[in-house]
Amino acid sequence: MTLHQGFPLPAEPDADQAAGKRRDSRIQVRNREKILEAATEIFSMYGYRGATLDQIAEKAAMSKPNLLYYFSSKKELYLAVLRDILEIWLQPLKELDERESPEREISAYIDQKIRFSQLYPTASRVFANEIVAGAPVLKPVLDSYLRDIVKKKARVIRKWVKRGELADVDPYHLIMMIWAVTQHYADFAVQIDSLLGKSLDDEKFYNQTRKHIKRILMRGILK
Amino acid sequence: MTLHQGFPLPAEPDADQAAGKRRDSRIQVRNREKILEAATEIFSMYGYRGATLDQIAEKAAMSKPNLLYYFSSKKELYLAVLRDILEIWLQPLKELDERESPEREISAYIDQKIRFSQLYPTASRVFANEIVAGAPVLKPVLDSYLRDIVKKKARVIRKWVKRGELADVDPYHLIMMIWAVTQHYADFAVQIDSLLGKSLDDEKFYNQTRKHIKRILMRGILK
DNA sequence: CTTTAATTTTATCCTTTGGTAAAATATATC
DNA sequence: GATATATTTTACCAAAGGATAAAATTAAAG
Repeated sequence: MTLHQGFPLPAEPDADQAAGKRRDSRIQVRNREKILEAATEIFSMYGYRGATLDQIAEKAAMSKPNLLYYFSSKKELYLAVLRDILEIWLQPLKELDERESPEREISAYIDQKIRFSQLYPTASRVFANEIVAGAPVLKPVLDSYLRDIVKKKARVIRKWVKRGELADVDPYHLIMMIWAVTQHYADFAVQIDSLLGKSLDDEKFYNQTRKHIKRILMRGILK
Repeated sequence: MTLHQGFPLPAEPDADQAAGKRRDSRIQVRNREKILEAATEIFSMYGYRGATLDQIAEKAAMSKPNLLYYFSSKKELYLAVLRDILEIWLQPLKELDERESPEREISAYIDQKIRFSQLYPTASRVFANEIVAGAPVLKPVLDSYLRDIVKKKARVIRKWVKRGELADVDPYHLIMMIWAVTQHYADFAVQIDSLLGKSLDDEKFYNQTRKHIKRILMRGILK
């Protein structure tokens, strides 16, 4: 019921293959992918508990038992989905480099985050759902892995501030502000569509959004 | 299953009473309130589909049939919860007044939004859940009511820009930026707690957050 | 071609879940 | 305090949902 549990991250690099198991037939790869995609979509709409295997199976165009042949439980499937998302979600932050100028680095970071919102809006929503729900699964990851990365990057930002290249901003708030704004465009896409009739799929709107976010934020934090 | 449907807003002002129905005994009021509170919490964690009446009933310390005596279906209960939330959610925006300075008005708006995040974090999460899920219930409201208000207020902001009191910002993006940042602190509270060990309940952190958001945003948009 | 292993389908199970019926209890009214 | 009304409890039900077993089918290897 609670779904808590250790969460293996980063994804173990093919422990199976080493153990001599036959793996990754053409059909295996294709179907797992199909399922993950369908699952991402359904989980993004209904969350872990609200999603049903029937829905996911239907979207993946296969029977439920067949789906369970590839992922032996709903929980396992959910974990696989989250694992994929986390990987791409965390990547950009790691790249903040103190040796470069904050202008360039933060600008690039915002670019990457909003690009993620454009490319993987449903993934972003699964993540949002998980966090809004109280991170029943990801809590351990947030408390360890994410915490460490953010702490490290907060130090980088603080260094920029000390060097006088950045206004006196709190690094944590700055990072969260960037997350909030960029993810908003994926997570609240319906709302945006209602108000503007636009989405990040529209390249023009995408660029306008990107520039706007950057203009306000950069103006707000640069000296 | 789909739950779509007309959404009566603003809440009809006691149509029942007019119709001569006995209403609002002491116990009626108390129990409805207890249920709404419990439901808000459960819906905030699991979304509409993931929430169960058993959980809600348990949290409200009553039996499921007893709960159903007050709200005749899960859907009706969910609608009641959303109705309450919408009311407080929409209020602040309506107050933006073009006759005042943008500095004062936007600052006040941010204050109100973050105050809402502090006072009603679970309500904020129910709302977030609904929107992330694609707004199956609120879509009509977004498309009509919210759309109109925002359009009106965008005009106000545009006026400020024309008067030269505000940098050349897109009103819509500005509004969404404010939403994103302020709501983030309620919706992603677990994440923030993981990273900082703090929440808006902590008055000190609350004020620090408030000031920080305002400093960056106001610097970003004022001339 | 066989034979073996991988994949898919069919049938089924048990639990959970939203909801109802009706009896029992409590509350209010006269 | 008796009667009517409101509230709560107990006992259920049908459908949905996660999961398993085993048979049937398809693909791969020799």
